[in-house]
Amino acid sequence: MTTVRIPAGWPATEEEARAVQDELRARVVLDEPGPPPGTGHVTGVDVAYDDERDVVAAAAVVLDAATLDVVAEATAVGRVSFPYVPGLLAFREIPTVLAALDALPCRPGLVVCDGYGLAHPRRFGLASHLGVLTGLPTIGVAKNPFTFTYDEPGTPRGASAPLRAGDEEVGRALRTRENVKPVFVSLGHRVSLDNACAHTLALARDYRLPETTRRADALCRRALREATA
DNA sequence: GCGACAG
DNA sequence: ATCTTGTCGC
Repeated sequence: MTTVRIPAGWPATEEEARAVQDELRARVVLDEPGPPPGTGHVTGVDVAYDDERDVVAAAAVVLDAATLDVVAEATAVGRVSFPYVPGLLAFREIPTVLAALDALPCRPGLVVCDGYGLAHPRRFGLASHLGVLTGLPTIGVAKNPFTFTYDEPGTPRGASAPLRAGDEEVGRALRTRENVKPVFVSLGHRVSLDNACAHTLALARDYRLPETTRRADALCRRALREATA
């Protein structure tokens, strides 16, 4: 477990944070296919909070993409770096997530974020932001449609429907379990949408949510408990 | 102007 | 995100 400080120059206001997003957005790469599903490493990242004690814990869990076995994991704890503001989630999560990724003993491969990438008010969500800062291929898999709209995908596992912001397609509602609420996949950095959905489906072999986010969620909660106890 | 809104 | 037990169902 590593301890994190809030980076110097980290935005202090919503206005500054939005300016950072507008600045970094130009660096997102959307025209690469990304790593082939089912090979190499896939890493889940997630964060848990204790706002009372001003503590945040992040986890990064590396899985073997073929077997979904855990290959490596790391955690980091720090101070809360930003309040929760819809559209500015990344500023709350990123410093600690970066520290957890840095603490990994191996390359993370594709990084799966708990939230959005392109599907964002300024098209620069958590997955986009993390991708630009690390250069790693990233995707976002969210549990809720945020402000976006979608038509209900077909019943079977693997069915999908566009996730839209008005006329613009910003991601996909992807059914990972038959007859169960879909997850919401969007592009992060250096991965195609088809590939992002294929990865998500492969990772959601046993549950609605990808194994990456389930493992990272469990680990960051444990890290928060231990840091807080 | 008001409310809704990833985690 | 977080507060929170048991319980219904495969």
